[in-house]
Amino acid sequence: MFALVDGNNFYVSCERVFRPALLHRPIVVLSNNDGCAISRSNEAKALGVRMAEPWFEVERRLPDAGIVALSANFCLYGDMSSRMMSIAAGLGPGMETYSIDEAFISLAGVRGDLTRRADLVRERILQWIGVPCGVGIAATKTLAKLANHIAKSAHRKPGSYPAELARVCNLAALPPADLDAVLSATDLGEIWGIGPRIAAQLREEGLRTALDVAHMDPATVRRRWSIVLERTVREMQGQPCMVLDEAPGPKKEIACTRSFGQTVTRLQDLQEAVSEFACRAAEKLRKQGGRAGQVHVFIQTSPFRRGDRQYGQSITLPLRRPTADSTLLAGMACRGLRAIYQQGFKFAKAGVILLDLADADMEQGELDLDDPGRDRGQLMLAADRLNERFGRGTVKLASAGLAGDARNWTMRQNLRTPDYTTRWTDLPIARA
DNA sequence: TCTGGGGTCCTAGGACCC
DNA sequence: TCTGGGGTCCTAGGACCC
Repeated sequence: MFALVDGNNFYVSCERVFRPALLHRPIVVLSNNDGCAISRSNEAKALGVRMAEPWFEVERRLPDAGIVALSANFCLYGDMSSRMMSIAAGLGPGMETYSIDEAFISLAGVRGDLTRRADLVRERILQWIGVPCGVGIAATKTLAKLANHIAKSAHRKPGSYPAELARVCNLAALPPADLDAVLSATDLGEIWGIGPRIAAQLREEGLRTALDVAHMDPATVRRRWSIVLERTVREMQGQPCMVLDEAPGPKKEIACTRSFGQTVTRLQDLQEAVSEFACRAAEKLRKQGGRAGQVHVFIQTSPFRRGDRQYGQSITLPLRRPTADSTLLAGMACRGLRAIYQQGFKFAKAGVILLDLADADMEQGELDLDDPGRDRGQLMLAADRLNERFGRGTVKLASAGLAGDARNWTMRQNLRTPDYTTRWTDLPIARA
């Protein structure tokens, strides 16, 4: 048995904790560069703001709706997330943190009324953290996901499902006939693992609801689609195919990619950006105690600027030996950049992806005949500690551009709230 | 003017091996 | 006329997730 705990409109809810005046108002949180809406309050959803809708289009479409937009503050959301997870963990013996706002919890061996227990945890998260959650409970992870969707819909859109399923939906507690009724009231596109493409193919076959998918024959699904969809179908039938992954292994690739605040044309600007992205990726790599064997770098123009000449190119470079050294990784990334750069284009985005990751203590010994640059492990450690203590960017490579220089490629974030919970100077102050 | 970022898994097909 | 069989590894691309 699994539970899925999921924060409602998570980023928006985090912002509201520290600015209660935003309650009951249409709010959106924007992606990097203040580009698209990535979290919407119920009021914003009701106004028709779509997921990932560009903010400038929302402003044009609904100029008088009084929608408040905020730049994403991932420091705040990450900290709020870990607080929420620490309470959610009390629901059962094991937990898998699935995303910043979701956790699967094993209910194996938990006795008593699971629905009530889940409701108490939900209330505690609301009271202690201030974030509203929904909980789904079912025999498999896929069904628990769907139960969570139903819990939220029943709460947000009264009449869509029986009212007693609001906030906490325990599919395992429903009589079979009621379960079928709920599944047949749910579109198949809501099922975890069925994206737009597969959904369209299934509709082509005349299927419509989650119940239709649950009635498919696994062998046929495997033959005509894939083992992935077969697992989804079996999970919909109550047969667990996915286990709780309590301790996910180290990442297999680590990326840092960004759109620019404005387009750039010069190699110098791209070099600063690529150098910085490589360093950021390298920091993440050192955090998980790894080394990278290859560096992938890409640059591209904006496909949205239809009038511009388009160009996109990428390259993957192998390292002579795996490393987590920012200077070596940034150097390699910049070498790749010089190989793919073309003059005369307005570049909108670039990125660095570290590949072929291995554990740092797995090292191939070799004779050091042509020293290609020593791994500055101690220097990296010192830099990481300084940046941790005094803030990101305290120590960095000069090739990423010095403060005070142009750095015209950095992203826009004009609507950002303070780091209320992770920075002393941003601590909210209560006045009597 | 203005359009996000970071991942995972699976599969088909090519290269290569004996 | 007729040209084997069995296997591994790697990669690019597609699909999905939040």
